[in-house]
Amino acid sequence: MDIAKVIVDVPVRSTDRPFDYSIPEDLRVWTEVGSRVAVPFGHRTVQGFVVSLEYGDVQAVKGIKPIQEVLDLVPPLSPELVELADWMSERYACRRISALQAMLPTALKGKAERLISLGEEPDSAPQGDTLFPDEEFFPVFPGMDRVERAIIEFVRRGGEVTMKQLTRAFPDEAETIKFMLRRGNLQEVQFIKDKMGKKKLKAVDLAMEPETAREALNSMSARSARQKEVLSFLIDMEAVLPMPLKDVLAALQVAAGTVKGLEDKGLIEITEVEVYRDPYRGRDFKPSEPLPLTAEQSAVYGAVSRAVDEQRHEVFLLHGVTGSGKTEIYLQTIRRCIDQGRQAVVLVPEISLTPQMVERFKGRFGSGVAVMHSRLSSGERYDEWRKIREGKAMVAVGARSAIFAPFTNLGLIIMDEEHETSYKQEENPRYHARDVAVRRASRCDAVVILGSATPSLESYYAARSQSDESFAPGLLEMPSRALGNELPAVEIVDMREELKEGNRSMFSRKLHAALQERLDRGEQTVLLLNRRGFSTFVMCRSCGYVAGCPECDISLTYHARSSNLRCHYCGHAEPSPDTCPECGSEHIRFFGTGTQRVEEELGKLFPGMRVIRMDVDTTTEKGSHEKLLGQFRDKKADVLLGTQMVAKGLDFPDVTLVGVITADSALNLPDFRAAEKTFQLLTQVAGRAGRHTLPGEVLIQSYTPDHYSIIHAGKHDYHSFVREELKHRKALHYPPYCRLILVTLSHEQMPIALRMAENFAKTIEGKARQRRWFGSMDKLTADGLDLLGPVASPLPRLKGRYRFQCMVKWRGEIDAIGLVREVAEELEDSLRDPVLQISIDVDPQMLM
DNA sequence: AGCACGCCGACT
DNA sequence: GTCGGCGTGCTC
Repeated sequence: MDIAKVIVDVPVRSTDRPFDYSIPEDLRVWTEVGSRVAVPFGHRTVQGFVVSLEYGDVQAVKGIKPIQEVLDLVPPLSPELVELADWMSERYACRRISALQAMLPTALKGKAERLISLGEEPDSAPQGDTLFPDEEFFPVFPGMDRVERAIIEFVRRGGEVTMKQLTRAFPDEAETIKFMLRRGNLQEVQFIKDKMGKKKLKAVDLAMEPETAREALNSMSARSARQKEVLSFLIDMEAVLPMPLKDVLAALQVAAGTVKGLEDKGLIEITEVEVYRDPYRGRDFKPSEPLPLTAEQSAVYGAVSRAVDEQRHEVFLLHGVTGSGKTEIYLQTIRRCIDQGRQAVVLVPEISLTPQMVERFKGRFGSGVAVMHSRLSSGERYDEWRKIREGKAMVAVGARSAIFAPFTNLGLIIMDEEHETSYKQEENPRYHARDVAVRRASRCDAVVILGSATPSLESYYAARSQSDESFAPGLLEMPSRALGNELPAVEIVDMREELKEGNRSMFSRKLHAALQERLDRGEQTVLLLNRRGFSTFVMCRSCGYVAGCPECDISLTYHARSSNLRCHYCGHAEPSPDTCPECGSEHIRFFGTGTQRVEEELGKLFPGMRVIRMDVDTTTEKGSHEKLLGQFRDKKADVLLGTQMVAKGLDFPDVTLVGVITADSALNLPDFRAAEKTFQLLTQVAGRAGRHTLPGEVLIQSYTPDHYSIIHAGKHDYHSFVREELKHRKALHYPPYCRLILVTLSHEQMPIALRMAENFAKTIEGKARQRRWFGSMDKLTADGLDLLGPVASPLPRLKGRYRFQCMVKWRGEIDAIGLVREVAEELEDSLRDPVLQISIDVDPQMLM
């Protein structure tokens, strides 16, 4: 192993390949595949990752340089993760370094630090300069002027200083500094500095065997009585050494100097040990025992645990209604997995990573659980991550990025709420944790469980058809609740009728009455305002008509400036109507209500009602989400009003009414998944009511009460919804019947952005035709590729850049991702304008 | 990303 | 005739 191949931290295409480095003798044992290293690159030092080690002739590589430093004692990545990063860079068309960095906590994203220090060796001074050995200190040469001496003194005082500090102290002496650097009086040192240090703690340990220490104790003079006390205490506590210094001081009420005295005598050792900042330290977790399983649960558990026992890669899609007891199955399967010495990753959506959730896992598995939480400080997150890397945790619970938990013997990956969009990263690398999970598990012979009450159509379709090229999960169904109680009754309120009867308020009479009733009975209500995104659509309040695209079957977006309606997929545009084309009513206008307005309205209609509003405005502060929910739990409010965040994973015993103010808003987003999103949200929120002894009631207000997503959600009927939704997807060639790649091109200058987008589209089409891929989407069995756009992005101008997008639809065995990548790179090369940015989103979730 | 190498305007 | 503008090309 003479050559290390290193991916360097320079995220541009021309450096997106391994560079060769020689390995100095003393670094050889530390250099492994997955090591993070500092390497000289060009004229500076950068961070990099060793991706392979090879035997080879070092001399043969021209200009080869040695690795400068290995940055961690334990490599932060395993060969398995390095290989996974490679796969990610192809699959998501991202730089290899971006994929590698995505796997690490931010604390390890080191950046080069450059410092000026004194020249090291006297003999590094140029020949001819005579050095007086009795000079006060090196490197002052005879003949140095006052300024040079002052600079030397300045650097010597500081030990190491930044160039900035130096030039600020000597603003007019840049020339002198440059000269001194050249002559070797000063030198530049470059190294990689981590963003976060490790927390150190002073700990006390015996420097010898306890028996020897006891002898030493007996021979100590009575004058050092306090020291003897300390030593005897340490001998007694031998079993728990090393022990934190501050604990010793506190237990014996001695001064630090006393303990230090023992160290000076060589009887004890004071060492710095790294400590883990356990964010849940000091909290007691009630140990929990496995619960007996219902017949349904047992059947599911049997299937998954068999695969776990056989250490065979398999993917399961666990479709279980809200309250069917999926978590208990997760817990028992994890137990099975760690009993075999293999580790488990549990992925949950960020929003449901609440203290209660963590408690369940900590209660069952104790300190062997590492929690990766976005609200942890970067230091805390780093500590949790190290617990995994160093084998001190067997279970990792966390959001999306926990899929990269650095376990070495992974046996099980669980993804709860599998349908959640938060599993897709919206920045580079735009990976989907589900796909990464499946890929990682297949390499580790690990089991994957995807759990949801409302599985995504992609997963469900893959499970049903058993033919998807990427994965084909086994389908496991749990149609009943574990405690045997019924799902709550759902009533759909037709808001068109309300308008017809003269009620122009946002609350139907039914919801109004129901709210009043809860208020009188002292029960609680959750109100969901289903508003997402910024898009405005045009809807008729009389008949529920929504302006949609004739080609794409998605809502048209209202553009105030031009007062027309546009489709974000294909670019279709038409003037905004003044009267409803269906019924002629004038009650047609763009739509969207904010939580604030609902809150005001509630205040007017129900004076004295206590409302907690939860939306992006009130939950930006750290911990505010938990705080608001805590207040609601403590019954400090009658109504919890919010956007989707109130729908997920909440469990309040006194909530007996759930009201959805406008079921339609998500339905009319310009997104082909709008119906799916609406169904999922309504099903989730309906599951919030009546989870305990009090029966629940759900009221859904809608202007389109006949829409299949609303009807089926009202009946808790997932299968009927899917059947209908799949028909639509098939007819219009949307996923899961094809896959998408969203390409966004942006430039400061509008004409260039547009021209490049057109150029891109034309080139893709040309190449696809050459390869006989183009335009065969209609034949469902065939491979094919189709291209939509370019059109202006939903955010047509962002950060001073004009944005246009193209949508590639494709199916089958063709390498569409490779093609898109190829064309994007060609375009970047031909224009050679760094101001042109091309972003590639494979399997996009957010189409707005 | 940085940073040096290299070919054309405003200064001593 | 020189200092310096930032175009372009490379980094093991």
